[in-house]
Amino acid sequence: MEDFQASKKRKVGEKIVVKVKLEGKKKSDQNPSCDCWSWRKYGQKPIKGSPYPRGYYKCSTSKGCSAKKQVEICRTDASMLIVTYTSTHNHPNPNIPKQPKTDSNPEMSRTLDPDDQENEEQKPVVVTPPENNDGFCYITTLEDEARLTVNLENTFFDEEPLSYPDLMNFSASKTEENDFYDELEELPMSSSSFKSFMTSNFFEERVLVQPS
DNA sequence: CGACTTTGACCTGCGC
DNA sequence: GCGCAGGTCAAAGTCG
Repeated sequence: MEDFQASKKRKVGEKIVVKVKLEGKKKSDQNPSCDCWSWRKYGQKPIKGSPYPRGYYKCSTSKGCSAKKQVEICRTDASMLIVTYTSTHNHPNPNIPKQPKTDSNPEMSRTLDPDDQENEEQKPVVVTPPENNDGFCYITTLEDEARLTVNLENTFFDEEPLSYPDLMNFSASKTEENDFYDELEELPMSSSSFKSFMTSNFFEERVLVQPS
């Protein structure tokens, strides 16, 4: 298969793989940067075995933030984006506090500053059970997505990575055996489509990939 | 004018 | 050591 452990790929630290389902959007409207962080594209490369390129993004929310992500499209399902997060954010997520929640999810509306992260107990992630025919778990609301983003930031992007058993226990999805990297597709994106996509409905899931 | 995207060149890791 | 392929840099162009 072609995945992160594949031969010529550089070894990196912790990676979080996210599958984003795009609903009712044309491919030209797809945008990978729908995860509450602000990202700036710094490169794009064609990938061996895939007719389509992979985009490389850095976090532009805060200067000095080393968080990065790679974005590509699942070839088996053109409506699925595959987003791979690497490195860590060194600042709070600026968009989480903006979530217009009224109750029941206080952790969603809190400000996620580093001090809070240190004291914050890990919250369980609530996602839809794998009732889809592809066996993946899906997040069905932007609130869930944002919330899971916070949890992921707290959990995976901290200084000390969790052990893999811990990650498996925490993860919303335990279906990483589904090799979604065997089929990849093109990566259409634009700043204009980004804004429209930010307001659109989408499904998302996180799948952990074992660090190299 | 600042932020962002595009894109070719360059760098680096890994397998042979 | 060499070559391939992924990853990053940086200049130029675009957009709001």
